Amino acid sequence: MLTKRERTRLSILDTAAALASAQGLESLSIGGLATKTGMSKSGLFSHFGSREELQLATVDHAADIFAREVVVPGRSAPRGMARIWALLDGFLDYIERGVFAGGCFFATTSIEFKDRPGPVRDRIGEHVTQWRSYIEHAVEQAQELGELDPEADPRRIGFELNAFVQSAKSQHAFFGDDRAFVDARAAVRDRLESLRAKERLTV
Amino acid sequence: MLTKRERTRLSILDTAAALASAQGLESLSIGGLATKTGMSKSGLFSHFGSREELQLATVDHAADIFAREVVVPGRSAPRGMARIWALLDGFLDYIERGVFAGGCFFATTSIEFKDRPGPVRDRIGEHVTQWRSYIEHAVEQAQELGELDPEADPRRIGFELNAFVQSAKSQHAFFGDDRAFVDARAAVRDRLESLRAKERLTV
DNA sequence: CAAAGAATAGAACGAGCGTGCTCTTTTTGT
DNA sequence: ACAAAAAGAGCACGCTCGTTCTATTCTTTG
Repeated sequence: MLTKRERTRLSILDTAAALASAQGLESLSIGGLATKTGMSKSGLFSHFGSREELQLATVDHAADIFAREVVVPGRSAPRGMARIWALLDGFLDYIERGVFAGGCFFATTSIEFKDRPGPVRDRIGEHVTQWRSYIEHAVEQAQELGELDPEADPRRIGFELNAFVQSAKSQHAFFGDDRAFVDARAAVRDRLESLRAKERLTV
Repeated sequence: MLTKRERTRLSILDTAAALASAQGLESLSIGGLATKTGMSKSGLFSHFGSREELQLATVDHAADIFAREVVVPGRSAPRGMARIWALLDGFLDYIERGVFAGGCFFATTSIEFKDRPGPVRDRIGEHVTQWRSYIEHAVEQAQELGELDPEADPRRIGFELNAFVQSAKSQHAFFGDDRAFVDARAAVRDRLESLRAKERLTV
């Protein structure tokens, strides 16, 4: 069983991640978070020791949630086309389910910290890079299995597919527009089909 | 000729837009902006009357710059495929040229204000919507001219094309990765080609 | 060139921020 | 059940923020 400290800490981080996904990590004030969780400023503060440590812990906590909600389910799908689709569809699903109050934690924070050098920025970058590499790797596997055009550049395919889902996320976050999900799924499906068809012709 | 007030105001807004494109509109502090422009807090403040007015003026000023740098040149290209390309290529060009210090003003601020209701959010939304509608309209014109598959949904094509350039911008902003521009231009060109070819087959 | 008016500086305010400190309450191990 | 230890509350600090007020310095115009 977790100690009280750990339980409290996790509950704080849940609130922090939800709040930061909406308003950004810089808007995370110790006082505001304390009010939201029903604690005193100093009581909450003692869990982290500094504001920056709180931000880092929040980033890592959000990454855990993202892994649990998107990456793990996606990777349990069979290799190849199925897994590519599972990752991207799973991503859109996680946005639609509203796992984070403000849409996508890493969308908000990666833009927020793009020009703020430091450990927080670095940590965010690691997680974003990892996501991109998951997609790229899934594309490579599909090529190895002969399901996807071997001539295609995995990085570029990854770029395009990720662009669709990220763009849907942005559009939904700002305008609340659900058609973005329809557009994104259709765009991903069409793009994958075009890459599969090409291979069939050459076989 | 412009009055001194207007000249000073414009110079402040240039600095403000550059700063906000990097750090966001909420990080625009009166004091910081005063230091950056070599003015006193109160002297600068008197140009706007409130922080929110400063933010609104900054948004509009950034929109003026965007129009001058991207929209006007793009619209001067001949209708049809050429104009679609001019708009998207011009957008990428404007990011590459570093017109705004922090990449793209509206990318930063639209995410920042997605969950902050109020006049600033509304103003940002207007400009973003306008950009999307320019692209969509250019696609429709290409269809009318018979250059682009009339079966295609202009909104979805607009979504896809915009997704490519926006994604390149994000990737460049955070990672400084110039390959994103290569990927994005290739993705846009391929997508436009695929829509042109389809039409040729049916003619 | 002087008077009128616009533009800016300087100081001060109340509020909220991150962060230490000390004291009290709650949890834990025996 | 009780002592030891952990967790949290309450308060105070120096700082920066947006904003206001008053005084001073520039521009413009007759």
